[in-house]
Amino acid sequence: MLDLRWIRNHPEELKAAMKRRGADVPVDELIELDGRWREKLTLVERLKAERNEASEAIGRAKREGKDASEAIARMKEVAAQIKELDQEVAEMEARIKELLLEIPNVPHESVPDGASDADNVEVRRVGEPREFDFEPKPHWELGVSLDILDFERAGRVTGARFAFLKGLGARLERALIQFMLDLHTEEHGYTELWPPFIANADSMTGTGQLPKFAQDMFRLEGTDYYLIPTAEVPVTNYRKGEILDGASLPLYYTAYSPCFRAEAGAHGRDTRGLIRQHQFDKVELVKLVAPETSYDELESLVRDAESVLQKLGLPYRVTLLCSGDLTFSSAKTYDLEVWMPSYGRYVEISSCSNFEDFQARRADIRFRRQPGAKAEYVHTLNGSGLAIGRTVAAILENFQEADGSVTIPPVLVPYMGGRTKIEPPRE
RNA sequence: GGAAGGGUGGCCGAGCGGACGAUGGCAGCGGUCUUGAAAACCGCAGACGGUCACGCCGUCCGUGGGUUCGAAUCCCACCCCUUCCGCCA
Repeated sequence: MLDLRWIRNHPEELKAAMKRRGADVPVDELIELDGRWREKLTLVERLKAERNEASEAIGRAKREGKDASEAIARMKEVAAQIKELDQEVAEMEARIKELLLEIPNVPHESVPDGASDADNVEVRRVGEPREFDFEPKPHWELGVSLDILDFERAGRVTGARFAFLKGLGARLERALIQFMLDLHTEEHGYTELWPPFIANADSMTGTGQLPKFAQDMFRLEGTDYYLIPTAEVPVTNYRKGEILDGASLPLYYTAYSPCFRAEAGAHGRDTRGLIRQHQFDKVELVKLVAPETSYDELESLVRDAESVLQKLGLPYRVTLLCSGDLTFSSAKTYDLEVWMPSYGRYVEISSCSNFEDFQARRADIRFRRQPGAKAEYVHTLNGSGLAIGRTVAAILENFQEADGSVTIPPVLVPYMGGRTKIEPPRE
């Protein structure tokens, strides 16, 4: 959510920003409504001041045993007027809030112009995609032949876009979760949280999934609870409604969670394999920081996520998203893309964003620089560190051998009970 | 699921129709004292919004309604927390 006062004073800047995003936002309606709201507000407030004064006089008169029935009768009318105006003001405020909640964040000045992912800017490449001297298999074929992935039975048990992991496949998933959490907590200074995997509508609004993206989530029938689409939701909202001690910043949190996404509108895309599932695992990184540090914190967040790929030995690149490809809440986003042989290209495996005060204003997370200082909104950031399912896919594909086996990256060997390879079952 | 109790400012905790934005304590800020600090004492201090205004006004005592000239205080509904019972991993 943007600051209404900023919008009031910078309507043209807002329009330009929305144009950069390709977002259609009723700025003029908002400005006009804001003007009428303030007029009406001033009016009711004047009446309320009158009422307060009169009520005090009535109280005084009664204590002195005087008759106040005339004033009471007059105030009864004022009260009726106030009630009516209050309702009008409340309706206007609700509409303003509604509009504000649907306006996306303003892209940072360092974000390049562009309409779609085709305009994203590659920042750097790390590692070389391997040259295979045999025909590499896609992970969905490898996984099935290794008997560690089972899409068919998952289709029967649940439906499309679900998978069973089996044997060393399940073990690999678990190993990756453990490895990433250990890395971020022990080497990067993040505090581990194990969050609720269900969050309420207020939290979903706090991070920006609601009100606009309800159709992307699974809602629990008859409740305002949703399966989380990412640990970003519970972890960012962890400090919701608080005024933090400035000395405690920056706060770094990491959390594992399964993620649930309805994938509405993705029919036909990435239908095979682990790339686009309704349920996947992810280790998430979240930061709450002082505003002036947030862009430095974004760079170090990207490095923390990258280090996972480096330690695993997976080739990847970093891209800077253009204005038209930014998600709703983000002011600036870097994507990490891992090399996926079956796709013959780099595939997103992490998205690292600075939301500035956009989420903090929605979730009401503030801090004081000094005791007694004015409360200010923190800046929030988050990034995947990493998406586990896609990491499994990348490991299977990039580290496959001609005999159909897969070599386990050395850093994972201790987490795999000392195993160095996943081999095809006999016969 | 049943019963009881409770949600008040950064924290703890009083208040239970009018003088309450709210006693008191802790933490905070300024000062007196002190070589310095501590202690003691004095004073200042909430959040949000409106307005050109460090002034003025309004709102805020879990949330939403209601009663009243006037609600933290009374009524209704809901949410959350605690304890006990039941059930369960």
